[in-house]
Amino acid sequence: MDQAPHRVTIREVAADAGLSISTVSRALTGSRAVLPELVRRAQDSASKLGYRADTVGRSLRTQRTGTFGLVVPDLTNPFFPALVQALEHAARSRGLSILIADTGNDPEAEAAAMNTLLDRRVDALLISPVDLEASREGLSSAASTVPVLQIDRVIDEGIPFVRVDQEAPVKALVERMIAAGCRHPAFIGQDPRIATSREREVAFAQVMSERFAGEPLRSVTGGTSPQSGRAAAESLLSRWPEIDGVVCANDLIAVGVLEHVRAGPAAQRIAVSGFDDTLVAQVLDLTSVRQPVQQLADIAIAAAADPERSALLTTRAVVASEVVFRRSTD
Amino acid sequence: MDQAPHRVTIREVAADAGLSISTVSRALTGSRAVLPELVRRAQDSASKLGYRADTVGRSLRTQRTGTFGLVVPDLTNPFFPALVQALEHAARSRGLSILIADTGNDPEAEAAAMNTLLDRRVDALLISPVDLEASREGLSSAASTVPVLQIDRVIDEGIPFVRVDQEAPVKALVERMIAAGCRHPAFIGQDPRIATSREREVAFAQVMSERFAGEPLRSVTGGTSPQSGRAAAESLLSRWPEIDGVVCANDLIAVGVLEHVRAGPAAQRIAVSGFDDTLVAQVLDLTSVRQPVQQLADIAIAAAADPERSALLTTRAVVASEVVFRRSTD
DNA sequence: GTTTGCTCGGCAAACGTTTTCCGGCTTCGC
DNA sequence: GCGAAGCCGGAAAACGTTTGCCGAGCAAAC
Repeated sequence: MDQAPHRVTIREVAADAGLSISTVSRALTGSRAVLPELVRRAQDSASKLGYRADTVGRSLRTQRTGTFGLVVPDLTNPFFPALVQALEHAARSRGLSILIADTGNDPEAEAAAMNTLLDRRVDALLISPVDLEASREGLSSAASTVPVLQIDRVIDEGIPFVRVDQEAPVKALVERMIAAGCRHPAFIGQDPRIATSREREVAFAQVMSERFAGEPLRSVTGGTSPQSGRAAAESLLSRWPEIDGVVCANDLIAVGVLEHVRAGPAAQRIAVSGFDDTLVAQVLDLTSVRQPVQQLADIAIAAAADPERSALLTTRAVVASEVVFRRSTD
Repeated sequence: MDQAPHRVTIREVAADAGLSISTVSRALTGSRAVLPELVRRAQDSASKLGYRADTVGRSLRTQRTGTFGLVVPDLTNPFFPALVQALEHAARSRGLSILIADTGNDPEAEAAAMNTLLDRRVDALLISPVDLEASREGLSSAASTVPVLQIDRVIDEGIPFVRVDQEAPVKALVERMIAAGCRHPAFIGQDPRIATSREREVAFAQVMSERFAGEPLRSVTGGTSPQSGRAAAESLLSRWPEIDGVVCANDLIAVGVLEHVRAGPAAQRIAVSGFDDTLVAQVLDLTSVRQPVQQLADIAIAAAADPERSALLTTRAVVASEVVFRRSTD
């Protein structure tokens, strides 16, 4: 109906209140002292006319947009929606907004998305980089323009980050499997160019060399899906039939492994664990590692919201995760 | 390292190219003819200096931000990440960006989020409203300020929308259950204030009255989670033990129902179906309705991206979904 | 009583871009 | 050969806000 609703500007508020634009601005933002009486008049006029400051005009002047760019590799992976949700809530509670980009695991799309976000003059860039190698260049070039914070996946130690410790949970998982009788644990990772998966893989190798020195390292990597998990399980088991435990870098992979295992001979008992503690893990009684998403988000937004950029430029946080033991590792 | 990298402005490009600002602007955007030679000079200088037009300045002048606000009720529900992903890709392929807000199913948070987005001067607002009643006012007030498009959930027929037909799939599900021998189908909905769930509920009642006239209508509503699905199944079955089929408004609910059913006596065969065809549905062999997320997104973005606002202001699209039959309804 | 200093309102500049308007030049038709 | 009509470059205004600066008023200090 209303073709041109016409947003009311600060100019009209000033006119209505009989004040100058500057006084209205100061009265409403509180950026400088204004006589209480005038503040009241400004506020009255503002609410009477339904004035809401235009962020575009403000941004142009202040050179801050109150907006963060958030770049995630794949919303299809349930870990990321949880992260996005936590970040968005934390941001909105401070009046900040989030521009989202899903790169579909493609480094080129990632680079393009970062540029788009930079053009939009985001105050900071929060990113879970796609690829340990291919994302590096784009990341550091962005970092020279705007504060950048790596979330969860860190590929460049020189750039601020908030990450999750991967070593402790992997170790706890292996120990648990050993306690349950496993003697030949194996590992199935995602693409090794994914930072977190690579760290889990390395942690596994580390634990294995401590607890099973001399044993072969039974470890493969593949895609991030039940299908590839299933395929990996098959090839792993045909190569090393003695395997009696599988640590998976991801719940989705673990689902595929479980399918394969539960379809096999009932006598064959193989422990399985995943990562991220997603819905399927709960449904399938799968032991998994719960990521401290809320903590990641709180730290990230607290850093990114810092008016001085100092917090953002120095953040190097590592938070702990928690293993949720279930029937799949009994 | 670089404390103040200093973004290069069009002014500097103009100086470098020995042209006026206006000419550079026109050369780079192509908004008016410029001599080829000068275009080249402008482009050379621009890329030499690494110039990228500042969207904030541009937005202030053009009154368009190239940004959409996207308001979703809950990213924890796997349907929405899929939708967000599809929307974001469609948007980015046209150089447009998305400001996201997750309202956590709270109408007040929703209203607040909409205001924040309006202040950011989004070109359009894409929203899946939380509540059939409580969201109405905020929605129509927003609609008087900016083009609004309801996605998936529609609560106000007077405002443009892109929705999915709910009647056909519900009907197909019931028919399938009947064909499999069911004589007493029941329905479990989400909160009835959720538009889509309500439509599914109504469609179910409709089909039942056609196929089982005189029979009692076995239908309850509850939360959106396996837990509440399980609880609903229990109360439903204790009240009507004859129930032999359950249409659920959502995969999460269906998961709870399945748990309850599969834990019961093996002889008791109860067909179960869900909605959204999420990962768990595939894993648990659950019949489900696959939502045409891609289509929703394409239509929505095509409408929202229309430079004239006409498309956006008239869109009333209904797309069809597809039932994926699996073991749970055999 | 004069000076100093503080408080606070208003003018105007600035943020980076697009676009209207002006005017000089060229081209074309008659 | 002259007028009309394009083409296209540049100056300047405009988008909506914040903020540096000025100066008026007033209190305090000496």
